Amino acid sequence: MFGLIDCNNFYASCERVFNPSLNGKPIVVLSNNDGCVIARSAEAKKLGIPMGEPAYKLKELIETNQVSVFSSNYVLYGDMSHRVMNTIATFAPEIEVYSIDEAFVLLDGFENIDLKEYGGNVVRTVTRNTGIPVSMGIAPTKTLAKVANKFAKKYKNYKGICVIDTDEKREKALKLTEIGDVWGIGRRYSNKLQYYSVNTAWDFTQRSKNWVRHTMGVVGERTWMELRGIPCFEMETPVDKKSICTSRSFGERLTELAPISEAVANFAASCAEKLRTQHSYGCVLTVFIHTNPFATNQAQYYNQKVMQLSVPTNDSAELINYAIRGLNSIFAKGYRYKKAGVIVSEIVPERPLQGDLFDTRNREKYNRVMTVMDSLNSSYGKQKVKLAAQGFDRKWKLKNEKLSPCYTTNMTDLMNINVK
DNA sequence: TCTGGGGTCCTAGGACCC
DNA sequence: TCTGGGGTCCTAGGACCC
Repeated sequence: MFGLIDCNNFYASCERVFNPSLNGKPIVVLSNNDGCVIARSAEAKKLGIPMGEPAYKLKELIETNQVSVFSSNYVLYGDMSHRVMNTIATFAPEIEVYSIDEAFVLLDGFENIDLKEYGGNVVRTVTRNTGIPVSMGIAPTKTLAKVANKFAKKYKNYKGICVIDTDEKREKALKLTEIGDVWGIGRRYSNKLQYYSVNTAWDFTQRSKNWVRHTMGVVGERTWMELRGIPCFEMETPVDKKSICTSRSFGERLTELAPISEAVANFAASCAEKLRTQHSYGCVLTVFIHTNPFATNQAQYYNQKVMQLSVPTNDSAELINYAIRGLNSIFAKGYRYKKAGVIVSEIVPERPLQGDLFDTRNREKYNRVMTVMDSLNSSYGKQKVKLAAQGFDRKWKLKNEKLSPCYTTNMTDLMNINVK
């Protein structure tokens, strides 16, 4: 059996843990740059605030209903996620952290254990230890565990735990599950399936295997099998990334090359750091810039430059160099730029390294520089040491006006407690 | 004025090899 | 009438996830 534990309204719940006056009140958390709604408390959902809605469209609704609004605080959410995952890990022999707020557990050897009682214990303990409410679904396949999790969240009297362990329960659950809510069925397939009168997960399982294969390929066939109780997805262990991207929208529109160069240098440095963390080199670097595609009354520009690196590398200085050169080749004057990004692809392990006959760089020396820089930054805080090209102007920095304190990771942000 | 960021997998078709 | 058989690699596009 597989278990899926999923945090309820994760980002909103994180904000609440250290600010209990928000309990019972509507909260939304916005994406980077305070753009769209990406998390909502139950109260905010009840107000009809949709996921992904641009914040500016909600101004009135937010004011009249006194909705608390937060910028994304990924430092806080990341740390809270660790706490949740660490607690879950004490309950199962194998855990797969699937996303910042979700984890699968493998329940092998649990044949003689009351899964409902076990799951209830997991849910209560995580909530008690971290302050984050969670739900758990248990079933014979990952896709069914996802279904079970939805019911654990939906019905209050389940107390956060739902087990699908018989065919009767499976049939009942699938008949109550809309096809678009199934893990692996997105908007496109959902529309297509409904066109063929497949409206529920159950309808889907009643189609023939060949029909599913023909309509949705092998991916759809796997989902079909999983829903019928035959596992196709196993527990997965983390593997190295095959591509690494750092991109941001700017807090304000940029028209000059200098601040965009600074941004791109920082994005390249971030990619380099991610590469070093997983002990990989990149062989290809792409840099892109574009204007705001939503501003239809303004001149639009999009361009990207793909560069083959002469020697695979994870050196910040070298990647910045490529990125800036690429940027210079695509930057055009006269546009209001909204976003830029750097993508590193064709990622290979640190060794063996294919050299370049004409390479003049002292790689061994620069490797040592990077190692020292990483260790200083890990001891004294992010970006204590950086490359000059990364600059200090930060004209491109994110807009995050509603940022909450980093309660758990920054000494100056610790809560004050007044004792009477 | 104002709309996020970061990934993966699969398939079809083109181009090439012997 | 009638024109082989078996492969690989690369890319773009489509689909999905959080």
